[in-house]
Amino acid sequence: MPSPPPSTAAAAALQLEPLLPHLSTLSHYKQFHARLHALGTLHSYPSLRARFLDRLALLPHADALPHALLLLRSLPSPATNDFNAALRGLAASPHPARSLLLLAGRLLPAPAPPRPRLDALSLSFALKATARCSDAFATLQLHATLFRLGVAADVRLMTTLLDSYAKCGDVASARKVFDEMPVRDVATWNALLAGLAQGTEPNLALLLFRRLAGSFRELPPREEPNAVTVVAALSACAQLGTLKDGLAVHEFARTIGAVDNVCVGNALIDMYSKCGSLSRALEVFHSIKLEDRTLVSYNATIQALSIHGHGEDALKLFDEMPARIEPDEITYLAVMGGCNHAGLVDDGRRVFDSMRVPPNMKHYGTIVDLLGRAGRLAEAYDMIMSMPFPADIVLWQTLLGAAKMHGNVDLAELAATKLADLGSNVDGDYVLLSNVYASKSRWVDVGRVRDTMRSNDVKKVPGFSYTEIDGVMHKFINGDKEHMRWREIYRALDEIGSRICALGYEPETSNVLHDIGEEEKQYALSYHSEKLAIAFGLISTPPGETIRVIKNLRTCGDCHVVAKLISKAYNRVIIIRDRARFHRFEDGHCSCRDYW
DNA sequence: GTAGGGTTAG
Repeated sequence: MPSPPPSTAAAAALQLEPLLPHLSTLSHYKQFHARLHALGTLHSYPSLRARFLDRLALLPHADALPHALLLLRSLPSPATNDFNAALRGLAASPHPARSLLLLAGRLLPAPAPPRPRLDALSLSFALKATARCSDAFATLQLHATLFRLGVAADVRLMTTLLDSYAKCGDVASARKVFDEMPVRDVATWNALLAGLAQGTEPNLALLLFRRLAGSFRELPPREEPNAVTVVAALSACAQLGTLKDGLAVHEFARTIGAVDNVCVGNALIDMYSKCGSLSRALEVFHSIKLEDRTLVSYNATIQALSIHGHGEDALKLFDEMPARIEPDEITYLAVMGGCNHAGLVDDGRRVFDSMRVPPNMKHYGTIVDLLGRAGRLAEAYDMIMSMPFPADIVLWQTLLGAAKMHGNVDLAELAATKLADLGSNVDGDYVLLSNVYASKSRWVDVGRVRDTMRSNDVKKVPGFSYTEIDGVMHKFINGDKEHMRWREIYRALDEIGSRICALGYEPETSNVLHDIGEEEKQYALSYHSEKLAIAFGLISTPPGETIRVIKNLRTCGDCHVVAKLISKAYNRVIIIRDRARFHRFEDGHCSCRDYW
């Protein structure tokens, strides 16, 4: 098609440019594209074209990105900016790895047009993609590319690189990039802090935060901690469950005036909830102005109510969500989890049936648990069968747990078979199956399970608990004698045993594999990590003080009974945060009402 | 003009 003379094209570009920020629907974009094309501006005004392409590629519509790619492919010689627009769109799409294909020239038509020169932006977008797909090797390759092309390694690009390494789980490389950077700013610090906090190093993250917060007045302005720093630090506190640290970070947030930031508010809700203070979490939620609350504010608060056993309140808050905020998959998971922990079976089922987003594996997991615990095993099984995708290991473990709870041998065997098919080989599965047989006195089958365990080299998931005394974390593993004061702790457990026996305690040994004698079973139970932690708390804190314990797995039935009795016999409030929720023991009762 | 760091999940 012949292009209009340049003067006309320039006039057209001038006329089109102001429209660009107002395009909203895909149809607008298509019309704009047609006019760019008809007026000859597509080729004579590459900057307008690139800005158009950039916006189109990021438009949240399933056909927008393909259309942008089509346009890119139609260009005889795309410019760096055109290329970057597509890279950015692909990196932010549900298939970020495709931006790496484009980078390699694989998405361009054959014979490929000359690929434009790459710049810092190209690499920045590609690094975003490798971070999103956790591809550590691709990150490393881009790092090499960056040197090979001699792209200026400025603070922004290097921060992106650092962040990408951290998000791919390669914290060592992230630190190395950090150490070698000649100039850093607050985003650099934050990327490292968040990398440590979200990886497996929340303790290191807190150390780093304390260093930053302790010296923040001496830092150059561009390195001063800000709201993002606070959010990352709060996430470390939430993981660790250390209320003391969380309170200190909150105080720091006030110092730097970051508390009005809604993300800080949301992170505070989560931190307080996971550190055991539901009241403080709710206080923060209510302090956020109604119009400032986001979906995350509601999700975090509903989740807080759920893990503290307040299912009714979680449902109420869910119903009260303002119309401007659409619940997402996390909202549904949180509110159904709340129903599950509070035994609100019909409410949970109703929420599930009313979901306005497609349920994922976790939603099915929660609803199967909910139905299974309530003894509605057929319904739970039908739920699994009705799923549009195959059930995973956790889901079959959930069903197995329910089958054990209600003594259903057939369902337990079925779940165990599925688990074996899926390659699960953890001790808990076998213990549950064996206990179903034991509950029906099927000792031959019990023996068979034990033999399978021996021949399969079963993995034991180690249970551990920790408790904080005077600012120091003490960690306990089942039956361990590593602690400096282990003799005192074991002596205390003996004393606890006799005091709670007087209150009618009988060891609940059905949670132990039936391949050992009754006495050994009791022994295996009495030194569960949470019991060691509680005993240590009892002997190292003054009478009446609350004992707080965090456990990596779910609390076992026997420990639950024991914690209730200790709370009565010693007049102590005991709070255990397990994998799924909080248990608050007081005067012989638990906040979960024995349903969890 | 175009880039970096953040909170919710069985």
